[in-house]
Amino acid sequence: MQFMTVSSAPMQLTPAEMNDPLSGSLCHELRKTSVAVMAAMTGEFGQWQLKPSEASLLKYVGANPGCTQSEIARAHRNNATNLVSLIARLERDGLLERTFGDGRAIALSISAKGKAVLADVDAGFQRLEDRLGEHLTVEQHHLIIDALRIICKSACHYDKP
Amino acid sequence: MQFMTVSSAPMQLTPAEMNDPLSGSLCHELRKTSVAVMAAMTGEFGQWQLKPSEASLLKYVGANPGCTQSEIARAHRNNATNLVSLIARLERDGLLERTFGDGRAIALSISAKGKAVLADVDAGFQRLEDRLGEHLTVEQHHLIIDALRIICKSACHYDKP
DNA sequence: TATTGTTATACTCTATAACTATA
DNA sequence: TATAGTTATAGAGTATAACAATA
Repeated sequence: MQFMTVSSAPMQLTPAEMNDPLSGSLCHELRKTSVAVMAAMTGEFGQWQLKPSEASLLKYVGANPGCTQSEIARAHRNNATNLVSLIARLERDGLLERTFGDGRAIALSISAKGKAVLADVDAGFQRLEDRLGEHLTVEQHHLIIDALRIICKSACHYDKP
Repeated sequence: MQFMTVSSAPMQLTPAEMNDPLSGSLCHELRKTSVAVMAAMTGEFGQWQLKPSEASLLKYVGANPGCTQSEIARAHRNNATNLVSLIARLERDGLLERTFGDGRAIALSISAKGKAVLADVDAGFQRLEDRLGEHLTVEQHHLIIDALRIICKSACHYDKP
């Protein structure tokens, strides 16, 4: 399809000359950094065929043997719905075990194979944290964690004071 | 389907007793905060039927009249592919105008209606930033922006030193 | 009735491959 | 050949509604 052209050629801006009106804003810098960090996580845990969410869940269950799906959802402020396929995938690969107990509650725990993978995943998390904080001072590191929690709280209470 | 139950009832953990092994880590706190902030953005701009990405694009074009899609993609480090539907949506709603110039380049600019909406969106961004940084000191605010940029750089160079 | 787990579904953001049109 | 824009498609994360099983 042929577009109609007009006589007045628009001014072309090269990226170097462009204004970034959101540069320096909390929402934009946070988003940009988070996306970059998620990509780094994907690369780091990809060597064990694990997605960021799967590696996180494995670490979480490892630290909380016997926990249930709904407990994770509440503590992690995650949607219980989305844990179903996540847990199923890790169980299918033999990393997680489900023990059926009272009622409908299902206790989650790490299998022997899962323990071995978790050791690698732990090392991966450590490597990731080290690399991400590589050029931060100790003061900056502490400050940003505190600041992130404060911002997160403000964002969660947005329009609900 | 009936699940088989076992005799040994698993230990049940209440959320308060659960360990969060990722608490305090850069990757997890960043992700959590970013998700919360995106939800706040969705709420803020929803009153004008704009998604976060649409509000951002509107602000971006407003600050760079005459820019093209590929320039935005390069400067914003975004995928040019995903700008297509975004731009189309804003054009369909009469907020953005496309001026066809030399070659295939299409200059983007804000329409009169877009200008009016942008004024609201600007106020929304300001409100968002004020609320998010409400409980931060000025020093914390500056420090976190700097730290986020440092972390973003480290994450982008992950495994590519 | 309240809670736990489940299925189906949908939306947002991001990404890759393959294509057309133009210089 | 290189660049601008487009289409189709896919995947990851998040979310709601509706449901069955259990206490």
